[in-house]
Amino acid sequence: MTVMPGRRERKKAATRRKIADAALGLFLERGYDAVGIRDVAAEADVAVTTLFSHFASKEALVFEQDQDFERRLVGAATERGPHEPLIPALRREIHALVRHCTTEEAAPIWRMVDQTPSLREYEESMRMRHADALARAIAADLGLTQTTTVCRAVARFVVEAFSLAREAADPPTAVEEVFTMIEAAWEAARPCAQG
Amino acid sequence: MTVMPGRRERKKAATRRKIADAALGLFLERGYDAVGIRDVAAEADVAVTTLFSHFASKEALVFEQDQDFERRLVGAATERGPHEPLIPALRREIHALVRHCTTEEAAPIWRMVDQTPSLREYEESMRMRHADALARAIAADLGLTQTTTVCRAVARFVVEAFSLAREAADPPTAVEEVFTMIEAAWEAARPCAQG
DNA sequence: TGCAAAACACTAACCGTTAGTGTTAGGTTC
DNA sequence: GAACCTAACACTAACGGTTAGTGTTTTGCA
Repeated sequence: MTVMPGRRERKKAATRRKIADAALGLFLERGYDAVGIRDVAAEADVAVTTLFSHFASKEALVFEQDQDFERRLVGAATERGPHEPLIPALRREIHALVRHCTTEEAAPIWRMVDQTPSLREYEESMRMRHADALARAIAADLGLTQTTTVCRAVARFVVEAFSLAREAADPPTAVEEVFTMIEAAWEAARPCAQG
Repeated sequence: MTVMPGRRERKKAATRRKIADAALGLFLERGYDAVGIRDVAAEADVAVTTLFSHFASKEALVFEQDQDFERRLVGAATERGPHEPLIPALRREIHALVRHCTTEEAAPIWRMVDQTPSLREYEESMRMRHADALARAIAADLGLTQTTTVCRAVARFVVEAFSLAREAADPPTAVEEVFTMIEAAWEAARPCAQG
């Protein structure tokens, strides 16, 4: 069974992007709450059920581009240089991620997220999922087969660093401040990190 | 304008409790997702609109008893002994809160929360609100008029401690582990906590 | 007793989401 | 190329949480 790199996959991806683009356009133009799922489907010239076969929820339409957040975070932990310590590697990645979402093009989206309770909730939930994945990566990095409380805690602190920095007046400085705390927390906990 | 301690307030509180009790009973009996709002309203012998005038959402029905979480957390920070440091006071309160929700009577509710995505999301959102309130309390304790990144960070770490401990196999030990980290983080950040 | 406000009830709907049921198009096999 | 299978898509109808609109009762107070 090969990977089917054919026209079908391209068409599917095109439909998905068409929906996401239509959604983002309408959301930014009229506001998230003022746009209904049926509006988005109509704008993308697609049935409502088709929309929901590509996106699990209305909120997911907004975070379509941020699917790689978790991948990048986990990658920063697992694929770092052989002698680079964990926390600085994560700090570097968080810096990059925060920079990325304060870009000219991404900023309006995040402004919308911050103003929409339902989107905030969704993003908080995503962060917890990302933290879980990061915790597993950190545990594996320590040679553990399961996560410990310390792994889970440091992972959560790291994703909170992203969240706090994103909302701060001076994001890079905020990343530095929070990572100073995380570094200290990690050093204090390393003795019992192994379980 | 006095505080209207009359019959009206008592009746309102009684209706509220009647609804919450009916909801909790049905949720624990049949499962959260298997019970509809209309079922709850019927069981409480109340109109659906009345239910929603007492509770903002279906999820809020479950967390009715935990309205004092934030109050207790903020209280631990603001009303502690004159010479007791901040972090130990918070640690003591988190211990108490975790103990409280692992009680025989509260445990089934939290089991239901953990198994229901919509309730998990709601609780995460509550935690963020509680963290904001705690951050303001901590800032005020430091003589600041606004919260800083460090205040917000330590507040989030504290509410995460609750969350992590609640899910841990050995909650009290988990509280200790996470607070060891928080203590170190706080010490490292104290120099720049003032802004 | 009369009045204003609050609590409550009822209907009907809105909106996100899903089930059920086809229909079409793409890829696979012979 | 014909037969066939699957995935993508469309359509209708509904479910369940939530709210608007409207009216009725209850309560506190003058």
